[in-house]
Amino acid sequence: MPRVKCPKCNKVETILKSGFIRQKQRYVCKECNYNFTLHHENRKAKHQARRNYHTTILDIAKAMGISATTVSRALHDHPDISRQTTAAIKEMAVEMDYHPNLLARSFVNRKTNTIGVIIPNLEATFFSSMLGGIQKVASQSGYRVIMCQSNEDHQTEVDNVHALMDSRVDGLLICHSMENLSYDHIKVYQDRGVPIVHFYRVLMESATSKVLANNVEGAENITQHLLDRGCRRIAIILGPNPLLITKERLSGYLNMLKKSDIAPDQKIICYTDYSQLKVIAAVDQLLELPEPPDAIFCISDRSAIYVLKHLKKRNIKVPETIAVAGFGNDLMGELVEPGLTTYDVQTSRIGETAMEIMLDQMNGGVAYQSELKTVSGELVIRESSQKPEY
Amino acid sequence: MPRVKCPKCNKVETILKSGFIRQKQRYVCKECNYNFTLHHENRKAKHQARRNYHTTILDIAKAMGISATTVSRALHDHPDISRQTTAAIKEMAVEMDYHPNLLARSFVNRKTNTIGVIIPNLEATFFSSMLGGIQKVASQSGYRVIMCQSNEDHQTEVDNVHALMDSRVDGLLICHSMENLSYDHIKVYQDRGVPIVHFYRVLMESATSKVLANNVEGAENITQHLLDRGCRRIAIILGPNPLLITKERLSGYLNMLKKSDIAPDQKIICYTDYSQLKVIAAVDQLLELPEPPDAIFCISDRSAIYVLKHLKKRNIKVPETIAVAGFGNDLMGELVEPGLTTYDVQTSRIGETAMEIMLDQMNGGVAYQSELKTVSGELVIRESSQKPEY
DNA sequence: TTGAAAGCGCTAACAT
DNA sequence: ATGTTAGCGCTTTCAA
Repeated sequence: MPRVKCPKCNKVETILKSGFIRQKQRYVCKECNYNFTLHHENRKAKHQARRNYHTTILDIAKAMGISATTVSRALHDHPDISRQTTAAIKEMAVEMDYHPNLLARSFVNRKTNTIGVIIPNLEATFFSSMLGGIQKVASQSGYRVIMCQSNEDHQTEVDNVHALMDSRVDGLLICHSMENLSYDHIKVYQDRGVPIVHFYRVLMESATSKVLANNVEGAENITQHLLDRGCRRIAIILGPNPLLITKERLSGYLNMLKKSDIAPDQKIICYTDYSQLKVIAAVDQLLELPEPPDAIFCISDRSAIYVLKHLKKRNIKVPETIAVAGFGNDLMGELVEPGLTTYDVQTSRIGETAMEIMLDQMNGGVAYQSELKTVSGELVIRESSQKPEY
Repeated sequence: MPRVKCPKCNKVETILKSGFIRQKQRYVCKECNYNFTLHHENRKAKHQARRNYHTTILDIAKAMGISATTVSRALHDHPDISRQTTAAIKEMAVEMDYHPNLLARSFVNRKTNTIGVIIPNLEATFFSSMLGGIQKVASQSGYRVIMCQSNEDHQTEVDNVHALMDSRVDGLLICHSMENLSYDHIKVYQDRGVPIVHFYRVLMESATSKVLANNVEGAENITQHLLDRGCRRIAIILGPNPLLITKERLSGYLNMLKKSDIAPDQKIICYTDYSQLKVIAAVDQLLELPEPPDAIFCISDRSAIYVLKHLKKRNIKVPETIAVAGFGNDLMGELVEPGLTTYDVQTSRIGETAMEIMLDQMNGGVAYQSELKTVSGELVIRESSQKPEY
């Protein structure tokens, strides 16, 4: 049971209750004949005086005439502390509006319960949606999320990594900037044992865990769907050449062509930087071909929408003359006319999965050190690829 | 100048350099005849042994035979420390790969350089874009951002506020959940002097700084634009009744009607919950009116797009029969057919402004305590409201 | 110009 | 079941 200590002579056994004053228990020390109320009464005065004052466990301890250790343990439901003491302490904590100083706690525990996330930006819906997924799982498991944007800039990304590490995040989730040059900045920390998970954009060389959209399967699904619809000459509009995403989606496309015994034609395999200008140029080039394509598969919804608009402008019917498909299942694809066939990559799920692996890694240790997980999505068929007459 | 101390007799003046071994300066103490290299050589061994070891200022101090205080001061460019010492210490810091423990620093300084942000979710582009703006300004000024989603749930929001405050964020940026019940959870901290800035969704009763889209002006612009286009019977599709945003946009609408001597008609002022179902129902009701509207102004782009789709389905020509306008300038409005006339609220700018006010408040103190700032956007005119024949 | 020492709030050995 | 003590890494008087 919590005991009250005399503020004057520091004795415990000598205290008697001496009635109430302003709804507060008043005590008297029979030894030194000192009248007083509980310490946190005094504290309240201080509180008024000093701005920004926070109750500490020591305040509680003093107020109850017990030690800080006991308070700390009680608040953590340590089995050593008796039920009554624990209850009394918790009650007092509420009464005194105690909030733990998480900073101090993190400092001594060497654990911040915070994970750092680096993403290229927050304007693109798929990034923010992945972040949303991460945040959701994180908060469910009691982790806070510190977030940085690299703005697709490598140096910013490097700086962010260091900043997050200096803040002692418990783990790092990172989606590389496009112009990623190396992963040295990450390797240092990885070697130190900081859990790191890559997502969406990934360097295969790194020995970290990785979460990817199922790019190959997605591209296969789209391609097969177009083939099923009767398309034989399917153009593909890709992103920048060296990117993993470009490679994977291209390989999915090639897989399905091969399966249908269609020889790939370099003339209808176009690399772009995703910009509207380059995409439209690619389309124009395709249309000028002696054998123009009967379908265009863009590996990004955004590009696909540029294509749709451009084809409409050139009075080419979609899907009758040329079918169009995208990749990603951006919200826009639903609203555009015709609705865009695409592959739903489940961005939010990617974020959730990344955070789940992070949790595994933080708990399970080395076991899951270098997992590669792909999140499968599903085909979303809309008007841009449907040929109603079949 | 940094001096080297003998690890054995702790003297400084007795040390002589004694050549190099493995590229490291070797010393000898002429008093005790003790040969040694710099302490961080030993440290390296420790480093290998103990996982997760970080160099501290004390390590640097020991390695150089000076005190931690001096190291600390040098790293902060304290004028008391001589140029040479400072330079030498900084060099050593780099060599030993010193990174300050921000946790410890925050702990003693009672300043985390971190601000907390609470937003309803990350799926809606305008929220993530505001977060982007916040993050941008924050990182420019050396602040980190901890982010939480309330999922439009009041209790989650309350929990988030406490969690962030327990982490001792230096300030709080909050966009309330829709079903906001009170702001007691915030007032406590505000009274303690924590800088708090509300943005986008705001409670006017709170005495905090606020950043808002210029809802009145935006609605005025849209309404006036529709009037200019010759519309006389402009319906408005609103959000939930009690929301500030609803009220403000409605009042902008009413202002302009009044200015044109058009009496508002309750029958064409519709409240919805923004859901597709309710919005479509509202449209149907409008169309059944003896005098159907010649324009529909939706105070959200999302709703406007539902309207566009529905009108198309019902074979009503936009803008010829009914003009349509939205609010917000969501990306989708550009891609939809016809392109949606709307008001660009500059979400990113709202976030930036909120963070700027936060910075002011953290620096300037009470001066800016309860500022209300509105971020003006601009009219974006697209096909959904253009009557080409005029 | 530099150092010694105390302390921030909390936790965890190690007593008792 | 509870208390004592030391220490986490850093900053900051105060002293020299």
